Amino acid sequence: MAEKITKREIDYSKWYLDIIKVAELAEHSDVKGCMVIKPYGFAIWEKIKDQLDKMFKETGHQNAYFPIFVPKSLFEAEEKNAEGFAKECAVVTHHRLMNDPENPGKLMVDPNAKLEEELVVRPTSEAIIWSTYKKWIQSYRDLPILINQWANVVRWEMRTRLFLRTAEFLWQEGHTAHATKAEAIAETEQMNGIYAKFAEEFMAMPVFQGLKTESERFAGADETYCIEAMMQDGKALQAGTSHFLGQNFAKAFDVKFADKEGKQDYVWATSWGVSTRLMGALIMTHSDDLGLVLPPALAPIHVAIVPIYKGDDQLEEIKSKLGPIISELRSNGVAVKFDDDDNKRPGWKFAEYEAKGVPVRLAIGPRDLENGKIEIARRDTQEKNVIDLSDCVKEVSRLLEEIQTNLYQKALDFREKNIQMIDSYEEFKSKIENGGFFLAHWDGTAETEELVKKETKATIRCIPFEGDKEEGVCMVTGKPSKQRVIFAKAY
RNA sequence: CGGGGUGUAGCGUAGCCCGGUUAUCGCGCGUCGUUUGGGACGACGAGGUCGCAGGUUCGAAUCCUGCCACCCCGACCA
Repeated sequence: MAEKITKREIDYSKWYLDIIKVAELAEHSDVKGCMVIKPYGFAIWEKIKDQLDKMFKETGHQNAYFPIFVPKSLFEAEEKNAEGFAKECAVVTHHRLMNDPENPGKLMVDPNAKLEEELVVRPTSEAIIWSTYKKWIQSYRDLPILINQWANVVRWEMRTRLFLRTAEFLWQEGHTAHATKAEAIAETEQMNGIYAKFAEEFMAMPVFQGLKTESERFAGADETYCIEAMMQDGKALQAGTSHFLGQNFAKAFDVKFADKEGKQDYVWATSWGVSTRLMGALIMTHSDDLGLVLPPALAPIHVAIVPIYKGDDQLEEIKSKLGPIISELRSNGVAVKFDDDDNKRPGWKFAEYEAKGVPVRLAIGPRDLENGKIEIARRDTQEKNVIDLSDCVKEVSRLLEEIQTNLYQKALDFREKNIQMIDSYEEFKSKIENGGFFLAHWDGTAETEELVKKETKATIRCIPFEGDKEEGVCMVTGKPSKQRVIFAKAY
């Protein structure tokens, strides 16, 4: 074993970092809290991005791009938003460096190049976008505006973890403008639904959809919708959010429109985003102690083919046998990697593709050639079979589908096993230590929420849409509650 | 921001307490050969401002001072 992976049960956090390392997804950069996303990791992100982008476009959105810098005066316009993000903003104050007269060969900030107005490196783009929308919107005929951007943002976090929370991260942020409240709410819900669909169908990751409580809400939003997923250690990960922003930004940036009657009104807004954090979710949902496990829908390589041969003659024979099969697979949309790198031996390749989570592996050597067979192995269950070469294409397609379904089912079963209804706060306090989701009644107050957080470190992940809406009494205060909410410790 | 840790070749490390030839070992890298069904082996070879800056000393990776960077734990976290 060239590279060891710490077992999950020994140190989950170390395991997570080891997976990222052995699968070559990312590494720490020389900048605190920032990461380098390596080609294989980025290939997965591109798959995520391409699929989401398609889904956004199918629902009428267009991509655009807004600047990374936000003048401070714009940034502070929406008070709550500004306040919420102020503590973690990188700020540009100068625009030039100069040679340091005291230290030859060194540079210093040119004191004469101080900016008149500081520029905030966007932690999110509502401000710059709404200041732009003001110019674009005069009439109801200009609405709705349905725009998304793929961008990087910076949040100067105290404590970072690869993919889950980095100082700079990649994401998409949708920013829409509507004539009516109902339409904006429908948009918010639609996009949260798209996130849920993407999580479940492509990431094979079950999620709960719901609303955030007021204290967990996005700064500047009237309502925050979210998808919440359970990781293998029983902790919750907020995987995506969709915000109904009301008229807060329209008021802050004075964006009004004339309706059909010629009456002026403020525009209704939404914003919604998912980030490279999804990579973390993907890793922690499916991977095992051997490495990454990827759902076929997002795997950059679906099938790795490892030829086993002595000498060029055998390799040529394998190539000519597999040529048509590879072409057929590819024309079926299967991403095939035929690995005839002579510098690596088969055993090395097996381990490598396992670590990288490639869903299906084919191996073929002289023994198989003689019998017209090929070995097929699936990553999720580690099963290996020898099948007829003629069944190969069919079997690969079948397996890819089965793996996708199986991964989802496995994750769903895990979640079911680790979620429970609970009515006693005492019981909750002891059980929450081991992770898992808890459906409990809550009196709806921020005070109770805060108390639970203080005493157990668990938070209300969301007020879920699904499930019974039976009334009850708060597990902490005994006051009335309209429905159960999800408590969990979160990333 | 508090606590802890680390910094020596691309990576991981030994040496540091107790200063002294040419800075240790493994992986990786290069050449050649043998290999190839679960992370091959041999031979030869290349690769170092010992984080940075001062200081002490005949002599510093090692001792002292200052600085920087990153990691881990905590607080914080839409």
